[in-house]
Amino acid sequence: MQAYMEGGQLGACLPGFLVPDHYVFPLPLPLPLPLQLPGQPNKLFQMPFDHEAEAENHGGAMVSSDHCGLYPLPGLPFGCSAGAVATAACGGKPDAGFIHSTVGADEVCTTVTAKGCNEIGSTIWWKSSAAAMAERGKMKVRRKMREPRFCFQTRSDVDVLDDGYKWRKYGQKVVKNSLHPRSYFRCTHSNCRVKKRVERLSTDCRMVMTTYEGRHTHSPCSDDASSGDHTDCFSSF
DNA sequence: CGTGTTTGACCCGCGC
DNA sequence: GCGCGGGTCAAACACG
Repeated sequence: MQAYMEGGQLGACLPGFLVPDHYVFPLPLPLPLPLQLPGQPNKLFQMPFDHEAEAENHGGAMVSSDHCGLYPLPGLPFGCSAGAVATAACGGKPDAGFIHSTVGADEVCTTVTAKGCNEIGSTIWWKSSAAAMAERGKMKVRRKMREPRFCFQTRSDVDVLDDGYKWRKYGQKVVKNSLHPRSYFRCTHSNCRVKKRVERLSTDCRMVMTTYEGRHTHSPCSDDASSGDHTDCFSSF
């Protein structure tokens, strides 16, 4: 069974978020399956988890029917939203199969597909998101702060996929019940606290799960802080 | 020499 | 209170 198929140019459709062509976006539930990108029938899309209030209102889970919130992708600089991305990816038709819903915040879990468009797969568990610590003394507030998160799975031979940003690895940890270590990265841009975690699924070593936390304060096409013009990359928004 | 990676130690939250 | 596990730090090391 071909669970994941490559194809399409989603990355090219997401200015500011350079998604490789083979990226696969998991899907939050409960939502009608399959969720597909127009012209890219094998890519699934997952919204980031952001709203605490939403999680509280819905018992920490999933989708709000009365919110059509479009979440800003943490992997994107300020001002860029998933809706905008969806719109861009859909060629200006944001309703064409995209999720326009609110997903529960962290402290909860979300279920994503891991085995194909019509099959519900693994569950990703979320703990409180951690604020970046400027100094060790701020450990106590580590789990107080919340950052938007966004994750997806992709089938890749390499662990670290080029998303247009520059990352510095600051840790690696062997996690329980996982055959593969988890790597921790931090955006090297000054004053940018975005982090990402990368780990391979124990159930399928070909699959790489990447989790972004936080929002970039800069554009992916200008790693140096001296370049303050963000409009070049996002003029389409 | 500057930058990035590795890796053991440490800290904290959480479950029991 | 204690132990476990995840997340982070920071010194040592590698590399261009």
